[in-house]
Amino acid sequence: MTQEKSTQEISLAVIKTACSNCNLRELCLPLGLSEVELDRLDDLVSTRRRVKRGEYLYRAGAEFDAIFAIRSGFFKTDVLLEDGRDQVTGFQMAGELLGLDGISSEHHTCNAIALEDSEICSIPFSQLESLSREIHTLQHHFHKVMSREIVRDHGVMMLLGTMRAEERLAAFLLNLSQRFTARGYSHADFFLRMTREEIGSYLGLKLETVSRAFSRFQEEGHIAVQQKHIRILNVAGLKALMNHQPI
Amino acid sequence: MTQEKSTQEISLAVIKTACSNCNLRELCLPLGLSEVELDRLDDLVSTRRRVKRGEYLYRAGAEFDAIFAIRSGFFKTDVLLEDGRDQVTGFQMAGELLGLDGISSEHHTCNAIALEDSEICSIPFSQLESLSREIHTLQHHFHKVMSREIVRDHGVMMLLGTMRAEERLAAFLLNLSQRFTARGYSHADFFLRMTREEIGSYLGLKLETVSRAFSRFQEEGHIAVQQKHIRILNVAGLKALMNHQPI
DNA sequence: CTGTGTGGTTGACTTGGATCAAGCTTGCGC
DNA sequence: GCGCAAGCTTGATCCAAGTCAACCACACAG
Repeated sequence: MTQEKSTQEISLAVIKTACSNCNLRELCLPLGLSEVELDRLDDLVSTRRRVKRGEYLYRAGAEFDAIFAIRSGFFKTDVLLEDGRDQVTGFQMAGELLGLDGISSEHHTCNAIALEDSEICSIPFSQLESLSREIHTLQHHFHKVMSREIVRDHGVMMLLGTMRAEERLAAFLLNLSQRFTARGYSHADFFLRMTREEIGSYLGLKLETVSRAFSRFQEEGHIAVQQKHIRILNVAGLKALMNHQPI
Repeated sequence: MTQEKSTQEISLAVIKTACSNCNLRELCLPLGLSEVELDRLDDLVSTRRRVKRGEYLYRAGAEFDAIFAIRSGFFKTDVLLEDGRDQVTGFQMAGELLGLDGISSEHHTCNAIALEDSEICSIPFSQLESLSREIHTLQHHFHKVMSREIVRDHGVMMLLGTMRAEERLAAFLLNLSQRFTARGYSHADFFLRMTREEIGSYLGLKLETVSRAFSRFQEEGHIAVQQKHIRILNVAGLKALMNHQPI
């Protein structure tokens, strides 16, 4: 990489990182905004940052002043209990927001860690509130995003409270698949960014159980697994597995 | 009850049900608002409704157009899976909001059922958004409430994913106790509004397991149980139980 | 190309909580 | 006051997932 760039190159770079030119805008905060409104949001989303694999985007306890939109890459969030136990509360991919949990107490309540080299947009929260007082569409969409997070969490509670191991993993794979599809990737062929242990933590299972369930799915022809490479061979089969039998 | 009331009585009743005169205003949506702002919120929160024990406040799938504040009483929310399994996702008491999950899809995603005769305030959502575009404090507080719901859900995920049965129940009792305290009730002597089965559903356990855990807590002198009547004898003991050992 | 470390798989066994079953308590309608 | 239903408790047994342990598959540093 060169240190110097022509003005042309710089302006191109700026354009490329603005919401208005981001190909995730229909998944992310800008959904439904007009040209003019988008420009105003662009002013706000000025800070961008690279987060390398394994680095923290923020830590539990850190002061909250901005939410983050993932431009590219993959994150996990986890909470820590006083006694040392921890749990992954979610995996986030491009176009999704991070940090909503921090609004309530003005401090982050979980850690956000990059699972691959990632790029994020930082959105100062007080400015977002101020802009959403002016732009109804932005306000409403932001409320929808927060509400969607609550609904998602209820889904996870459901999974943890009522599903057995294989059902949990099937639900997890189908969810990932569906989110990859929404981003234009293959629904049936992808690489996991997280370890078996992280999947287990998220699903309330031990890594051995996750591994065994993967093997079982493979034996039964639902998927092909090779380490982190997953191919879904039988979506219907996984769906059937997912709501098979009550606990 | 008489059918007719004097003007005096009616106006008194109206005053009594306004946010400005509600003794829950410091727990509920009006937190931090000025007199003038409170009056504007009062205009909005005009519809009130009684919900008898066992009745639905709303059902999953129903159109969403308002959120609800509990004025008195006790609710549970539950989600239903296609295959018939269901799970209680939360218990709500006076001063807490219901229906936030409905914003995302404009339809409720869970059922809200009264566990005792209750009274709720209905807050038309589009009007709330419109008012919070004018009143910064209201906007910010509403965001905090939504965020708090997300944090709470993460706590439940933690509980379901990493805690064993007795830890879950201890955490549940301490949480109830703390919420009763915030409402001016005894932290150590209260009646459960829900059955063992509902507690179990919420905690991802079977009712027998809940019952056994109660008995064990009693044997060990942490609490005294008599059906739904709970007395906490040893808060520290319960806390110790809560973060005892990893799964 | 070789050693080392991290992550994944598989097997043997153990166990916490589910399941099944019986009996008890409380409250309500008649 | 009696009968019945809903909810709670307790015991015996079972099983899904956890634990412990050995081994395999890469990736990467030297």
